[in-house]
Amino acid sequence: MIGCDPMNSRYSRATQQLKKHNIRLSNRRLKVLECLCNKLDHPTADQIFVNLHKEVPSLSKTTIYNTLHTLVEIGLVRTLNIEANKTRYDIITEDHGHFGCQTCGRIFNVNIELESLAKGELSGFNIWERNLYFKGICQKCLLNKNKNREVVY
Amino acid sequence: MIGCDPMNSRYSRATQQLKKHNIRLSNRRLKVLECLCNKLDHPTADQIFVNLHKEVPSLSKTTIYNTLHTLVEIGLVRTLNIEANKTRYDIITEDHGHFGCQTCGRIFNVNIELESLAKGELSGFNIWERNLYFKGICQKCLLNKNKNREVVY
DNA sequence: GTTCCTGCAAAAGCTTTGCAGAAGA
DNA sequence: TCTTCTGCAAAGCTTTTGCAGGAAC
Repeated sequence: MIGCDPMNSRYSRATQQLKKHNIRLSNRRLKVLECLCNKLDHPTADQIFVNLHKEVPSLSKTTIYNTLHTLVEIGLVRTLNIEANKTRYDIITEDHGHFGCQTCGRIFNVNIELESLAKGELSGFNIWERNLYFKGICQKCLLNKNKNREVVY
Repeated sequence: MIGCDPMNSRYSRATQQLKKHNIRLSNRRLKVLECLCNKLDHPTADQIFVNLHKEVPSLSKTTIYNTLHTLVEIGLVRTLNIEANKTRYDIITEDHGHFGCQTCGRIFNVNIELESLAKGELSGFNIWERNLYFKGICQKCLLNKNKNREVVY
């Protein structure tokens, strides 16, 4: 299943890729990578900043943006535009979709194969990237809502 | 096929919806609606502004944003987040996907039924919105590129 | 020494907000 | 008259840029 890959495997594969591209494994880059692999799910640049700020107070947003751009450039990370005017970053580059809960804000991975979709209509087109996302309310939030309703009303 | 609906039908249905919601059919609102129905395909707020500026120079971006928000709120228009930090608006609210050409910038409609996707994995979730988009290079741009290559090299 | 990395400050985009005047019912 | 609409100016937020100092090789 998507997302169950242990952090170390993804993390170490990523560092290998960085080396291969002659990109230095600086401490700050590795911290950002760590965030993406382990601590945070589909974080925004700001979430990474907040998350790392306690540990590395001098880490700047510029460096986070620089690192993210580098990672995207070499294909280690992909961007998600589920929300308007806010870019999220996903370390899982394998084909999959997303569900964004409009109540709790969490982004869920959805196991779905996109490569076969719209093959006919887009024949003759060169497709680089496929994105599928859903918006709504996740199961947990729906249950909570119903629970609250029972209590309140 | 999606997108072939004559403007007048979509436009008049939209004005009816506005009336039904007690939203005034002001000249400026109708101009924005006209842009969405007829002149522009998946425009950004700025593209609408530029397009209408010659005709209605005093029309402000605030009003364009206000109108777009109103239209989204009553479900007449949906937002597209294909590009980072730029919202596009789509008058076609029926189930379909998009292809964004990274060369010419055009957004194509893709006839695809999304409602049946990921039903199993998202059972128990309340889904409001489905979005599928592709990025790459469209057929025309690919042909142009090849043509240029033949000429230049 | 040369290249790459990093942070600061400033700027750039896009979008929202508050408010006062204008338009419409 | 009362409500809704509109535009301006200002602010907010995310992201980018220029540059100078620092670190790594």
